[in-house]
Amino acid sequence: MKQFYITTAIDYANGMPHLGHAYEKVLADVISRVRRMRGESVHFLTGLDEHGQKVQQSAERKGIEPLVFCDTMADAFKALCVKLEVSNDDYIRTTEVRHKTVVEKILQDLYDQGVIYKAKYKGFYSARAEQFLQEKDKVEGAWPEIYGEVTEISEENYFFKLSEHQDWLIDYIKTHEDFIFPKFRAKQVLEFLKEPLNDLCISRPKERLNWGIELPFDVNYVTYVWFDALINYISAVGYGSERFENCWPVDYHVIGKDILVPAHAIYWPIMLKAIGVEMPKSFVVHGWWLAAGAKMSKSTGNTVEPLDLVDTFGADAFRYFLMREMNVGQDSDFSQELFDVRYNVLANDLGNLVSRLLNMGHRYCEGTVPAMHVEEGPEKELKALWDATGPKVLELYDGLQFHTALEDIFKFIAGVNRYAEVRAPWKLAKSESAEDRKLLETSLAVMAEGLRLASVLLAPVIPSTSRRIEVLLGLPEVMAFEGQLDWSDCLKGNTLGEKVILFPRPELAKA
RNA sequence: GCCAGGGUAGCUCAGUGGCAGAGCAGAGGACUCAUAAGCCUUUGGUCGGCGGUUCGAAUCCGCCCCUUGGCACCA
Repeated sequence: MKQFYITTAIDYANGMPHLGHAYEKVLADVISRVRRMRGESVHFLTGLDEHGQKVQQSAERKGIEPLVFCDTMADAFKALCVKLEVSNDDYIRTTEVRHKTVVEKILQDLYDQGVIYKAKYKGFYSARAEQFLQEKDKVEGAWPEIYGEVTEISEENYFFKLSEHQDWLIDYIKTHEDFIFPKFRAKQVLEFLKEPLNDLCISRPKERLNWGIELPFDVNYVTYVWFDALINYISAVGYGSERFENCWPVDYHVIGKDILVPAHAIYWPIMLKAIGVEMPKSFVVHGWWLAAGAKMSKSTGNTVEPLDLVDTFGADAFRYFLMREMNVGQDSDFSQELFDVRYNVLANDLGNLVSRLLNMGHRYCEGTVPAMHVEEGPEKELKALWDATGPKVLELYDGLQFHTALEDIFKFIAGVNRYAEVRAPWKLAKSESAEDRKLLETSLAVMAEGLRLASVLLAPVIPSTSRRIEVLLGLPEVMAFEGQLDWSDCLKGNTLGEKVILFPRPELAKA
């Protein structure tokens, strides 16, 4: 059976991990976890793009070999995955043999087909910046000082034929509505395709760049960027072998909006078409985090490094914030204040509810989940809220609407808190009557069940916390939604765990 | 300039033809199991502007304004 295959873009090894990297991984991870809980076999890939001029330069500045430099970067990015509880099944580095052999094979095949050809490329080159410049780099018609002397040079390079695929690609995008999410991004691609495509330069002479994969048909060149980086999506899953059929076509390429056009929506489909491989099913194009008020916080010395929040508040709180705050595809603001608001919800609504239940469970029921004896108005009302919440959240998850899904889950959690106020078990506990005793037991059982259900739904977003709640409720690990989202009395007789604070106040968290 | 996103309560945003919504912030209250948490009540909006379609428009159409981003062999 084909696996659900999902990728992130591979990160560029030149810079250290930041919020954007973290978000993309968490987003892909949450999607992966939803699929796994839906019973699918998932293959989740992320990785590192290690070739190129900037990496070469960074290594030179440090006086080390490029690969040694990349090793340290790979360690840093892998550590980020671990820190964020990202459940990737594989990690591809473009310096690995398994990747290079595929890149070389594809280049050679396309060269043999005549789809890659050699031609002269003419352009303005800045020796100081070591790069070709474009017209748009000009300021008021002149090259800015930072480029130093700019000369028009011509250079022989290899090109990949794009233009003959233009009509086909336009048609494909128009007829495959799910190809690009959100849909408005497809319009931008089509807009881009209104202009004729130029062929893509895919090589650099070794005098200018030697940290790359050598062209199999010309030792004087290395391949450049796209024919290296994009191919990771198929090299990592064994392109050319039987294993490949198990994963491809990829279900989701999760990428940032900056690399949709032209790389992923144009170059990549055409490359795949040229080598006779099926199209990806869908691109998930996310927006950016905007550091609102960044200047202000810098000047006041209160700069927040987003990833530090993971150390202070934990991976789950961080993941919850990312998923709750951002509408996938749109941009979002990031600030400490916004984070604090979301954290308070976790602590006050969810964490505190756990505290209430555990405390009363131990105090009134000897640490055991009692039976539900009655089902009256308050119970029916909460159950009805659950019946509306569960299926809706799954639907929202499937539609990548994580922000609204979380909103709905927390409306349900608020419903459980409201239920507790209505039944007020702490009052019932003072009564001697047998009826009140039954109500007391029912109310705690209902609260426990509400927590169980919420925790199952939350598992893809805050996996550790969900697991902790399950343990506190005396449950084995929940691996799937199937059979776990029905209101039941399955907790009856379970032993409750010792009281614990799931989301401590920040000042306590630091202590 | 062209293209796209956004413009709804003090803040962050849901809401695609049927009485303007949520959370947070603000105000008041009852309670006490709980992380000074939770619960109840409540203040607060010309839905960017103008025109049009419609019995009815935040929603559909046109024009305009503000804002963010993109505009190719750049990673």
